[in-house]
Amino acid sequence: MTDERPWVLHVDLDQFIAAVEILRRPELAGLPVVVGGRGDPTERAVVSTASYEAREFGIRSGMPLKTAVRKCPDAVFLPVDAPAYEEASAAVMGVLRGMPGAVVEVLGWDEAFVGVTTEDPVAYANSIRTAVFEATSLHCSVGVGDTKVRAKIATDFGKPQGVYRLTRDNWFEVMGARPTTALWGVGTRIAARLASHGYRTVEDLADADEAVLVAEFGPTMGPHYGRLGRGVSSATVDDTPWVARAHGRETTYQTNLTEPQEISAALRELAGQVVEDIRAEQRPCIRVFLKVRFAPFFTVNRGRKLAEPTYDPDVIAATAVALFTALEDERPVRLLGVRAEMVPPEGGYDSPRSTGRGGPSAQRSGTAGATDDVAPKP
DNA sequence: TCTGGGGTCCTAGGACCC
DNA sequence: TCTGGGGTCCTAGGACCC
Repeated sequence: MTDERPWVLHVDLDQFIAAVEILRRPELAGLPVVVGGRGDPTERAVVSTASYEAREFGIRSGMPLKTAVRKCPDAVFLPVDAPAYEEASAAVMGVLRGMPGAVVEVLGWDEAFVGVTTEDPVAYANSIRTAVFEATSLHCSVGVGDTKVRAKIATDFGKPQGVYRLTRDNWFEVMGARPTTALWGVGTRIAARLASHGYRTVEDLADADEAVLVAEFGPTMGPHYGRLGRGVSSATVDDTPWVARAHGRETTYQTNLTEPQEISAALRELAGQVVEDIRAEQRPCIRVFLKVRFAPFFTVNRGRKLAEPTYDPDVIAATAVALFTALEDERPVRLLGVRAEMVPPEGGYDSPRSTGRGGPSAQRSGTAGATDDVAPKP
């Protein structure tokens, strides 16, 4: 007589980027290490990952390197080396796929959902941590949940090098009093709109009037936020390989651009890089998006559908320039980006998949376990 | 303090067709 | 004279995540 049930595990590598750098430069172990941009803290760039030692100085992901160096002048600053992280990531994902009975859904370089049926999910989570460390020398934390949202959030409580279990039984006990921003998919903007209706905590949101949520956020997002408050989401881990919808390139300029000529030259450069990426996918561009960040800090996005699919960088660049011109904005430019939406693959996209995002389509993509059953609140 | 670079998805509203 | 709905395509804009 066993009690085998399906579980969602969320595996997240600890200080992944910094850890990969320290592995190949062991003399950095124990030092404050900051990885970001080109590794020059005098440039316009932000922190990708700070080691735990650097975090003790208050350095966080997303913080400008200039701020980080002020907080810890003695920190070691390293450039981002994407190929190295991709290689380490592939090794980790390979270990996960080799776990008995595991279904693996990759979310990013350093995280994945693992679906497994077991009677002891915490023991299974620990066996993942051991296997990953033995194969790669990288530490990870694992969240154990009965839904994806609960597993994802649980991981934070397990960090570093730990396992944490979050289910319908302890959801409100652990999460109920926390602000709505503690939820995966609720940022400061949504939290402010929720607060305008008096919904400030996870428990407030769980008990929210659905009609109010629908009026505020629409028929899809409104109920989605309500479910999020209860920790309810899909529990189906889907290993269908992710297929990109688009590829883009963007650059922040160390000095702002002002001349139309240098702006079109920059857009041409970005268009050329984008074409390399979409050629590799063998799917031509059907829509061009332009992203502009004007100084001091104001961002706009504009898109335009093309008359026909193309790989021609001149067409893409010309479209981007036309979108820029249509803005009729004379302010200096600090960032430009060009993004190419590609023709969908034969037969369309397999299942609407999202990376780096716990949106409602990720929730909808499976209903197993997506019931509204939650334990009574304490 | 001064805010990267890579993505995805949702909503609203206008245009157009039947 | 006044005025349908439903569907699709497109653009603008907003939000979130790693």
